Amino acid sequence: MFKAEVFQALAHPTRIAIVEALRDGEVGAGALLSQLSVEQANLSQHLAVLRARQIVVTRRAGNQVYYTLRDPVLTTILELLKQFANAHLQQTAAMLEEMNSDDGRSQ
Amino acid sequence: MFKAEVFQALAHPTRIAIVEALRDGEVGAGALLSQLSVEQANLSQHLAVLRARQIVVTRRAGNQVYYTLRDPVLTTILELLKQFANAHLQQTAAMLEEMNSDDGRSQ
DNA sequence: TTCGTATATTCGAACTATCGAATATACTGT
DNA sequence: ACAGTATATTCGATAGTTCGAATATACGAA
Repeated sequence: MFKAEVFQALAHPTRIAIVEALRDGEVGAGALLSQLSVEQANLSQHLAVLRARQIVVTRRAGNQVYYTLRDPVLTTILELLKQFANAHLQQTAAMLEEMNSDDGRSQ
Repeated sequence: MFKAEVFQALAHPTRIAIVEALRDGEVGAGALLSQLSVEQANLSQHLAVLRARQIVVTRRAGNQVYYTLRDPVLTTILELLKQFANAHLQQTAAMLEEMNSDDGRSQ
């Protein structure tokens, strides 16, 4: 299924970091390499996954390769996910607080 | 990383189908079982993944268990993904057309 | 308590993903 | 053509996912 493949493509911290790095436009592979502490080969493998699923698009300029998000909706999706994450954290925090509070003692 | 875990949780056709089935509210496990052609054990395993990542929440009523999406933002995410999928299909169609057209012949 | 139905868990086999090391390819400058 | 830099691919080991079969647990009714 197509949707599952997109999620699959995004289901790795390094690949999410790549997509987030591309939020404001084109970034070169070298620049990605210096900001994401992973091996060069490994970064290239993750980029290959994103290319295969057509999440990103490349442009070669001489020696270098520049990456761009193919569709800005992906940035929106990550934004929403951030919202979800925040809601999740708040809820977890509330739960912990309840567990420690007096109210939680006899329930 | 948290976001990667959420994507991971959604990175399977059956689990996407589950989330889509929950779009309009609570659905029982049995109802899910009858609309998604998978084995009972397998459905239960996928539900366990969604529970572990807190994508869904359960309510037991007697013999049965009802599932709900924990956050409606997930529905929005799937909507956006549908948009992305459509864009993708259109683009692929356009590409194929170009390949077959006269314009594509000498480039 | 025992039976029946609904759901969850455990097990093991097959498959898929991830990593670093080594190597390959693409391009530029000399 | 050769050397150098940038990026991609291949390989093999390890780890994680997915499935169906079997089994376990939870609950209601008798």
